[in-house]
Amino acid sequence: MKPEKIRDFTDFQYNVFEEIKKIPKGQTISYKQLAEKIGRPRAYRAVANACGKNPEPGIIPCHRVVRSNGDIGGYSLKGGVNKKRKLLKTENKNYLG
DNA sequence: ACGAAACCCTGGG
DNA sequence: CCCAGGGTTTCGT
Repeated sequence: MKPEKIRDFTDFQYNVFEEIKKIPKGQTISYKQLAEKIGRPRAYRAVANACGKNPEPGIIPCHRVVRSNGDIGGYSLKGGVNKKRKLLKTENKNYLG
């Protein structure tokens, strides 16, 4: 059956979003790094999904989350990776795009 | 460098 | 209850 939904997202996602929101401006981390932060180093997949769900767009800077290699990865929100690159460039000029 | 498999979570039928 | 997907990651060749 479906898991108990706290709000629009589960406990797992809640932790993910909290960590993402804690990401300092101009700073980017990988999905795996974030997964480790929430205590699920093997849940890098779910982390990416959580961002994809993004229950609160604009509040969750999922664009700050990139691949382990530092690559942009992707972007589910409007604008696509194009918007994501722009945001990363704006926040972190040192970002390699 | 490229290709394929793995692992964890969520949503729909 | 069962199946499939996803913005990744890692190993093997």
